[in-house]
Amino acid sequence: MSTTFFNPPPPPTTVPELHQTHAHLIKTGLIHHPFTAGHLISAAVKLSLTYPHTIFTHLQNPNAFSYNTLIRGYATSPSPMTSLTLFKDMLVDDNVVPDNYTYTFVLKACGNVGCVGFGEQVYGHVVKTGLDGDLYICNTLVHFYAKNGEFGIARKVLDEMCVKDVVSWNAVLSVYCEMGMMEDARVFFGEMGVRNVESWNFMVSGYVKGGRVDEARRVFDEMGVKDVVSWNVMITGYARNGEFGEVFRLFEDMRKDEVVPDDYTFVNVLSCCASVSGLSQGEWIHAYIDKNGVEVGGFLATALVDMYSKCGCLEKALEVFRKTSRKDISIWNSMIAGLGLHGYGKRAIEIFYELIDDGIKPNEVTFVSVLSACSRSGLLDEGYKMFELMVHTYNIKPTIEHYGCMVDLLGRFGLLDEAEGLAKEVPFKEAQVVWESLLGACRSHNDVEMAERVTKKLLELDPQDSAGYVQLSNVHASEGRFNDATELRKKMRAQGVSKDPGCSMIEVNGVVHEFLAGEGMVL
DNA sequence: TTAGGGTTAG
Repeated sequence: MSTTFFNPPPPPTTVPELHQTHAHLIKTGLIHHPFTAGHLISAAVKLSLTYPHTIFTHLQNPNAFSYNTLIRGYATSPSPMTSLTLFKDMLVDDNVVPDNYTYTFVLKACGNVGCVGFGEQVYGHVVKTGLDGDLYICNTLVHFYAKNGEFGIARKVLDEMCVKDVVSWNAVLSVYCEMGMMEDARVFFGEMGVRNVESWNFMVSGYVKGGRVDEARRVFDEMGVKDVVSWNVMITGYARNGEFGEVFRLFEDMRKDEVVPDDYTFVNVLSCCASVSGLSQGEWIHAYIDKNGVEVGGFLATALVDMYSKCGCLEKALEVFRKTSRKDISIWNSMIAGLGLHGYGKRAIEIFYELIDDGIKPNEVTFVSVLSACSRSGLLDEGYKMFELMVHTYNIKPTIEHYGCMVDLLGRFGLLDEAEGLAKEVPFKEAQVVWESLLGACRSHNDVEMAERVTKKLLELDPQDSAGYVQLSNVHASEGRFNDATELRKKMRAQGVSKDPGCSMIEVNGVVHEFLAGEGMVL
């Protein structure tokens, strides 16, 4: 005897699939079935919020599940207030009654709205409904108070809970760590009744966020069980700190520990390879990814393109770029930047137009990459055109980086007056880089008068700025005014201004060595 | 269902 089961179709996971399913449900009238509609909304919130909200508003009798799903969706969105509006609608809707799920999601929304009063009102309803003993609701309430800085109340609620689990404790710990309150976190961590790997991860992550890598490492080393996130957090800490050797060592240890690296791990380590020109490490990771059938897309594809570009393998970068089917804006930006970096300005511009043809909207970073490509390749007209396009077609307000590229480009062509005009437009106090770039151009074109003017401007912006002194003394030196140059260097020393040493890195037999100007091998 | 940590492009 055989039994036939009805297998419902898998839920839509892409927008076109969603539209198709929606259309099908309208055609068959199933959309009026609250259960079916609820599941459609549930699938839709994973893709967008406006679309399921529209479906919801057209429902004649939305059930609690549909309300809950939408409330949950908005709770963690940029507009958590909408969750509260939906909750109010739910209260006046005679056909539904808020349940334990509803309160969990609404309280979560309250935590994100940032108004303690709302949460307290909602909790009033919880008490009236008799749901105040629900573990999930209480856990969310604890998190709600902590998130709003009410640690005392959070702790009181926590202590008074008859039944609590590790989530209850983590609800407070996670906030201490997130907010960088590591002393409180440490004390609380010691008092915790139960801990799990996440508790430890919160601690490590809190220290990493505060730049306290050594303390993070101490906690990390004390951990009994480490998961992939533990390793990733620690790796991120070292990467942010520029301790790339430690990143590679940890990556190695992680594999010895038989923890399977994921996309986050690869992206982090690849990004370090890019920083230190560690091509062989990068290639090894790429091979590992291929061998293990890891899907290359999103951040990972971008990281690969970036690594190959920065290690000088443009062909490989292009290969990864071309092979990536769904390209987001980052991978385009990375490719454009890579081509620009190696002086292929024209190719960078071609890729830029390809991006436009693909219907993708360039962003701020795209224009930094493309303008920098123009600047490096000396493409003056194209640079002007791109700047115009950015401001007038794409309505992107130029940032300091965009101005920097333009001033650099104009400076290369000796169009110093135009460059100075643009530098003056820079509305930021951080305009320093732009003036530094202009000063470099003054030096190349031996415009002493402007160099002096620009130096003055630079020193107004930052009296400790070394670039101004160095460049001006170089201008004096190139003009043969060695006495002026020496005087300036003396003045610089007297004021305690130091010049960062030049630095370069090279990979030899898979080991990266770093050199500082005027010194021996460091790493 | 609740806490949920970790990533790219300039």
